[in-house]
Amino acid sequence: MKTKPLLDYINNIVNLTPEEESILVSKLIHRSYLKNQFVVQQGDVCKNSCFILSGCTKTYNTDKEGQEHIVMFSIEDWWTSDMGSFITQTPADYNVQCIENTELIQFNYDIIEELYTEIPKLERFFRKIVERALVSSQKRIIGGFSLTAKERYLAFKKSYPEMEQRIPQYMIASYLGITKEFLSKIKSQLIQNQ
Amino acid sequence: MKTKPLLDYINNIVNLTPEEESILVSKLIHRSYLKNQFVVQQGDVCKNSCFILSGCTKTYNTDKEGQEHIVMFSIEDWWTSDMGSFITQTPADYNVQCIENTELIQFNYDIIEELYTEIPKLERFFRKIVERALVSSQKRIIGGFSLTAKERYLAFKKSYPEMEQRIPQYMIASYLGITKEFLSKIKSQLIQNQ
DNA sequence: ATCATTTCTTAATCTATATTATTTTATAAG
DNA sequence: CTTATAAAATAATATAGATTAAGAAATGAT
Repeated sequence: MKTKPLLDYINNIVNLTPEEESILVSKLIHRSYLKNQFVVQQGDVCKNSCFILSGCTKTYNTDKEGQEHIVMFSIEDWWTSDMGSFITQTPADYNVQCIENTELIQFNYDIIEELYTEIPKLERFFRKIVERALVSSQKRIIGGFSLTAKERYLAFKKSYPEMEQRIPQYMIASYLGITKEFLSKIKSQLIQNQ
Repeated sequence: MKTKPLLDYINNIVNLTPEEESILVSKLIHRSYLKNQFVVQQGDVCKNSCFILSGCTKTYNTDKEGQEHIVMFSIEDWWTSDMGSFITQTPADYNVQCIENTELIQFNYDIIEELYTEIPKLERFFRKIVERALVSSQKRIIGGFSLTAKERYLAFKKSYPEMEQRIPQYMIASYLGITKEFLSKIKSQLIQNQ
C-alpha cells in the first residue's frame, strides 16, 4: 500500500513516531475504484473517511426532482466522505462517486475510534482537518450569497486550476449552482470581453 | 461566573472530572456586551471562541458594496466566533455583533492550547463540536442551491422557531440570501395560501 | 472507421428574485 | 402624547439565471 502521501500529510500537522506510523498503517485499508463507481451512496451509512491517493471524486445530493447538486470535488491529498453520515452513523444525504479511476485509503469508523485511544495525537490531527474543512465550507456559503455566477466561476478557476482541466463543465456548473447552459454563456462572455 | 450551562454542555460530550472542571473554569473569562456591540470586527484577529450564556449574536460579512451577508445567528448554548480567523490567527472576514444584550464565556486562543495539554479530553470535545458545525454548514450549502427562497424560509422557521421570534426580518432575509422586500412578499403569499 | 453517446454551444423565451420608490406600521425618545 | 426613527409592507420595473430546443464537438465502443 502506498502510504507516503498520507503520512507526509499527517506529519505536516502532528508528528507521528515510527511506531505510531506503523500502528496507523496496519489499520488502514487500500481501495481502488473505477470511474463511475460509488464510494458512498445516498441512503447508506458512510462507514469510512477516505484519503485520496489518485483520481477524483464528486460529492453530490440528488433532490426530489432528481437534480444533482455537487457540494465538493476531491482529488489527490484530499479527504472525501459524507461527513454528516460518518460522524453520526446515520444514512448518507450524499453520494460520493468517482469521476476518474480512483485509489484511496479508508479510515473505518470503528477503527478510527481505536486509533484515537492508541494514538491520541490523531484526535488533534482530525480536529485540525475538520476545522479547515469548516472554514472552507463557510467561505462557500458567503460566496454563494455575495457573488454572482460569473464571480463564483472565476473564484473556482483561481482556487482549483487543476480541477477546471479535468472535470466536465456540466459538473462544474452543478458545483457553482447554475445550469450548464449558463456556464457556457459565462465562458463565451469572458472570452469576448478580453 | 455562571458556568453550569457550559459544563453541562461539555459533559454531554466528554466527561470531565471535578478537577478538570475547576482547571477549565479557572481559565475562562466572562464577558457582557450590550446590544449592537461587537464581539469580533472584520479585519481584527479573532482571539476568542465564545460560548453564549444569554442573548443573541449575528455573524456577517460586509462586502465591497457595503452589503451585509449574515452567515449565522447564535443564541444560548451556542458557540460564536470567526472560526477561520480564530484557527489561523489571521484577520477576520466576519463581524460578530450582538443583536441583544449578551453574556458569554470566552475561550482564549492561547489558553485553549494550554487546556488541550492539561485536559486532553478537550481535544476530542472540540473535534466533535467542529464536526457538527461542519455538517450544518454543508447542509446550508445544499439548501442554498437546491431550495427556493420560500423553501429556505420555511426550513429556517422550522429549524429555529425561537430565532424567528426574536430576530428582525431584514436580518433573516440577509441570512436567507434574499432582500427584505422579497421576504415580505413570501410571507404575505404564505398567509394568503393558507 | 463508424455509429452512439456524452458533452458543449447558441439562441429564444420565461421566471424567481433584485431594485427602487412610496407608504404603513412599530419602536423609542423627549 | 407627540414626534423622530427604525422596520415592514406594497407595488412597478428590471435582471440574473432557468428552461427548452436544436445543433455541433468530442469521446468511446464496436
